[in-house]
Amino acid sequence: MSLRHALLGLLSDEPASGYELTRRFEKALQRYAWHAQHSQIYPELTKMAADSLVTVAAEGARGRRTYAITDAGRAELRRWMLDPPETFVVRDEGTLRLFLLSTLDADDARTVLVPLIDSCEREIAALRKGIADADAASGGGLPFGRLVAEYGLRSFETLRDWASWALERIEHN
Amino acid sequence: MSLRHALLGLLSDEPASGYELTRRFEKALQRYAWHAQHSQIYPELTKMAADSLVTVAAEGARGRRTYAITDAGRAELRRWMLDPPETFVVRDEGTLRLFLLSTLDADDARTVLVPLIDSCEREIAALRKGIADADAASGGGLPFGRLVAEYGLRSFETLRDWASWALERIEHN
DNA sequence: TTTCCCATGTAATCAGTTACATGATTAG
DNA sequence: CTAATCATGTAACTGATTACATGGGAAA
Repeated sequence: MSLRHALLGLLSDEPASGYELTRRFEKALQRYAWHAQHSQIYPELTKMAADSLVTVAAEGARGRRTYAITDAGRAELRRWMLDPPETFVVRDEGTLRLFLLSTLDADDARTVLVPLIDSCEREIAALRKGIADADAASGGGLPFGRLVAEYGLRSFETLRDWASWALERIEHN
Repeated sequence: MSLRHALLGLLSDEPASGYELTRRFEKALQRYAWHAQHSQIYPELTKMAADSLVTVAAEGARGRRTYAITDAGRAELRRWMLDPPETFVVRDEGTLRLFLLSTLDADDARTVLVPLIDSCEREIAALRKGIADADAASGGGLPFGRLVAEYGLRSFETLRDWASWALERIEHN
């Protein structure tokens, strides 16, 4: 039930509506950590409110409901962070595709790897820029998202380097 | 429907029974790429046989059925590899937990990061050993699994380094 | 002879996706 | 006035988990 913990995590920063949480999912978690759509987020928030992990802090225009995390919600989030399940479930189509590279011949593998390296370069450039801007704005503090950006940057650099290495190994075989 | 492609990928190496595919999932894909259990694998193989992506190559003792990939199965796998969907779905509890580190205070973050760094070290050592053994056995060839092992090694090194960096940033804030 | 591993399956439930459905507000 | 975005939801379906269920073969 990680959707629940992802939502608690986002709400622990600040209260938000289902709509905002959907946006933040897209921006912050979707790419690396967890994927969810509004059609799953709205009902889950309702359930979490029933379980007293969140409360409706405000109701605004157009039926907008702002949810805030409760103490019980914070406790549950902390519990999950400190006492994690021993097996983490992973489902990652991109990584699966990399793992199945060995089913392709050299030509096809090149067709996969070359664009992959390019897209890594673009991601890396974008993340570097985002990090530089954030560091300048915060003056050396550690804002929410800085750890994540660094993780993304390093992961993409690693992926790019691995893909280059794999390309070379494949060419010379 | 990535389970299907994961199974095609494993079968493109060699024919296998549902039981063997379950083992191979655990060994090769579970940790990084895709998770599936026997209760999902068996019905999926039946469906794939109905769709002519695999065939029952042999029936053995205890109701054992060995599945082999068909030409249609290979074509479908290749199609998926070369023409991927533009958005890859990711669901990764471990990464989610890292992303939510910023919800913890410095003490709690340390409690998460220190064991994480340790477990990375253990993984790295095990992967290095596996790679060295495989390289010695294959004499410089590129056996199935070598790319994957390298990817795992580099990913864990990156995770370890990031976690160390994060620990330092957190301590000094 | 009993314990462990091999081997396959189904049923009930839960999680997640896709498609449908509605309507208010804001900016141009 | 009209297009884009804000904003929330439900229904039908598919994917995935958990628990149940069964039994053969091998080794100790």
